[in-house]
Amino acid sequence: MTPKPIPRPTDTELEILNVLWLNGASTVKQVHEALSGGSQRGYTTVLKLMQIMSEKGLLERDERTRAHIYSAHCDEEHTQRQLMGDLLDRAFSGSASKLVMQALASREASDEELAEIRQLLNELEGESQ
Amino acid sequence: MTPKPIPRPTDTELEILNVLWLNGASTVKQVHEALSGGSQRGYTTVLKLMQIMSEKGLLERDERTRAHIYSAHCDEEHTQRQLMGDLLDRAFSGSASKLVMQALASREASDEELAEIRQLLNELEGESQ
DNA sequence: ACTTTTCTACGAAAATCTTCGTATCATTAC
DNA sequence: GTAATGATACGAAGATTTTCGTAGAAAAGT
Repeated sequence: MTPKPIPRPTDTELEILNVLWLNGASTVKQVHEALSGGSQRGYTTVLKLMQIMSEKGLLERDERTRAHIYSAHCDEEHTQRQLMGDLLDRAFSGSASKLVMQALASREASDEELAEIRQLLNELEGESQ
Repeated sequence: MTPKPIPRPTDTELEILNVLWLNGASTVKQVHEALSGGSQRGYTTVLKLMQIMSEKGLLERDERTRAHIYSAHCDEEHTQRQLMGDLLDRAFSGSASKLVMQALASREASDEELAEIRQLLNELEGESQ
């Protein structure tokens, strides 16, 4: 009855998802080439990873063409929220503010970014009533 | 020559670290009991995990007593920053603001938390000059 | 047609993580 | 001193992730 709980992607899987989010639906070959900066995984390694990711529900596969075309099943923001929420629970006891503190402390955000965040805070505070 | 790069803790290892941060230095027995809410791992499983974590440099071990006493090698905030930075790079292309957005969007922060974050923003903006 | 190229499928090995049973050693209780 | 208890050490199995070699099917080139 449970349809399928899509698992949290592993580090390697996330690399592949990043390519697909950036470049859109792609063949294994395209992903392998896009990845080839540094990673240096064999072609069939990437193929196998993407096949398994399909089985897990992380990717979707269009088999109508000879070179199958893969795309991410979840969009980037959804996955970001999933990973965030996970980390939040596992390492921050669910406290978003602690997490935000560490994020801002560990990386110097640009003034632009700070302004963006401030903007978001205003919106949130507005609607919290 | 490279002394030892402490690896990112796995999910299970993080559970153990959380206990040690919360309760302070502890024996395996204490950790096992603290964990026993729900996790239901055998005693020797926890023992083995903690032994391996020591080898990895995640824990420190005081063997002077019969029941060895373990403590986290890194403090909680350091580890939080490590995990944050990692996620930032792997899933957010290093953009702290995007991450903060998702954090605030995916969990409703209380007004108190929002105020805390606003406070931090003010401090950061002040010192950025 | 047939040879070469370009794919997928499959299986299996290596690496890591998680689990636990058994052995063993030290301490305490009798 | 011997037995019972409480701890660590060790080894090994299971699960998952990552890797890739080989085989075979489909397409393209000649």
